[in-house]
Amino acid sequence: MTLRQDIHSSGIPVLCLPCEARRRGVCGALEPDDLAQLAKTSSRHNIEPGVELIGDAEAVDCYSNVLSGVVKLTKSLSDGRQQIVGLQFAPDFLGRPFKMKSAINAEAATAVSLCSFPRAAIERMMKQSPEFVHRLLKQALNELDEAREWMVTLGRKTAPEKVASFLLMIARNIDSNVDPAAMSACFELPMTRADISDFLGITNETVSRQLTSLRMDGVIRIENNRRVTVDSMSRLERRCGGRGAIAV
Amino acid sequence: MTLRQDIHSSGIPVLCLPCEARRRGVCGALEPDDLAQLAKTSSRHNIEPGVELIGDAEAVDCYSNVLSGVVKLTKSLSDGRQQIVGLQFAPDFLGRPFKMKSAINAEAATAVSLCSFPRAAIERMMKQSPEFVHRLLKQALNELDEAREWMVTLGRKTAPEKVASFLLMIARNIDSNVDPAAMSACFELPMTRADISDFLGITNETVSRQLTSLRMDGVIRIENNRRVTVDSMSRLERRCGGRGAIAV
DNA sequence: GCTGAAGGTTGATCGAAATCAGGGCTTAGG
DNA sequence: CCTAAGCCCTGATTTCGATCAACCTTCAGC
Repeated sequence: MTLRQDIHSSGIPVLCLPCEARRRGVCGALEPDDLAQLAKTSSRHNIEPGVELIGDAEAVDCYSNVLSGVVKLTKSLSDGRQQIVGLQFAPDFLGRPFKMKSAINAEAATAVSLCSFPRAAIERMMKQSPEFVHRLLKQALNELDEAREWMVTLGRKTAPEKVASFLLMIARNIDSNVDPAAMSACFELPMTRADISDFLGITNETVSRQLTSLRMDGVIRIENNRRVTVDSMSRLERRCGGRGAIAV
Repeated sequence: MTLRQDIHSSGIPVLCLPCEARRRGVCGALEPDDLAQLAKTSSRHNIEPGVELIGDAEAVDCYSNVLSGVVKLTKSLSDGRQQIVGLQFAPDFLGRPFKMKSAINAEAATAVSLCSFPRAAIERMMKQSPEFVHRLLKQALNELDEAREWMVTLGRKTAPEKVASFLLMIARNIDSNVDPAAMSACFELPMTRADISDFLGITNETVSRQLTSLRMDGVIRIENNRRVTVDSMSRLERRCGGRGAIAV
């Protein structure tokens, strides 16, 4: 059992060594012992685009770290109208503590890889590691900030501003050739026009028209319907409506 | 010092005895000793409607329990467009851990009474009481659920549905003559038409028209512009669009 | 009393985005 | 090869809610 030996000698499970969740995600809160304990219960999954996660047999009663790809969280009205209420990128933590049935659906927007844990293992960890709960709180508050940011977009921005804001958000979240304050960016849209419209509360026709408009004006270039190049981020930012929120 | 004696004999500070925050809010997580320690740093404030809380001198660097009234959380775009991104009722906890400057403004929508704590006291309590952090996490997740619920309303509901949904939300949150599954309800609107429009992402004219429409159809009655009576909650619910979200 | 401001309602008009409809491109499968 | 299904784009038309405007009520201050 040289593997086990290695695990114990390094203190950190080998699987976790290169993991983003350990560096920037919730696992970063754990001591090597706790991490080892949690890692024993973990399992990796690769999910195809379009597959439901919550409600799906293999993922029920699980919490997961998103290791790569994009997961969309959606809510629906009974007549079929749908709204995407969140996007999770690596190394976000997926799952809703304290609640058996969340009224939210999760679906892989792109190909996604997950590191999943049984519900019980996470709940045990919440009991034994205050630092872990602390980290969950931080993530929840970040998601809350993001949700509120999008409420402004949904409620008060025009269609052109919504689409520009969406592109900006994606550029900043997805691994792309962007250093934070870069001039330009190039990335793959993680979702279809229909998904984008469900995210922005508009129709896919309108998304299409606004993308065309941005392309015509030279703000972006699009290849293969998915690959977007932004030459000047500041030009894109100027299309997002009032420059962010104003703190008092 | 009979007062101090009383405090120590009961274990719970007298001020906290009748407090909703101790029963249902974050203080409910605290042991008597911790509660006493926190209570020593607390101060009560009564705030007039329309007063800014965050950014206001007396409230800066504070966390507060909302004891009564309604606080609105808003975000603004630089051109003046505004969106209300949350409403806090008693006994919600007000304040943003881990962040000095939140890009959110808080304002008393009605007369509000607060129980405020210095930032340092709350942060100390977060270090020494895991149960307290646990409770903060629960509240954050509840707020996240509410925010996402409203994203559906903002993005996918029509103006009539938005107004009906708003009334339903208020009826369920404000102390009113409503038992949870009551047939009817009667309550005071905690905000102006302009505020409601900022909450729903529509104009105040549209809010006014929809309220009139609901009144004409006999779904609600309105006195003094503020006092609303709903005779049949189920009729109101039917006006809210698709009946809530569908879990998988 | 008068005056002005703030909040609310209502009507007329306009415009942004939804809806309806058609067509192109790519991909999978027979 | 052809066909069908997805996904995307674009044009024509319609519609919902914004905008513009007028007016009412209440209330505070002179």
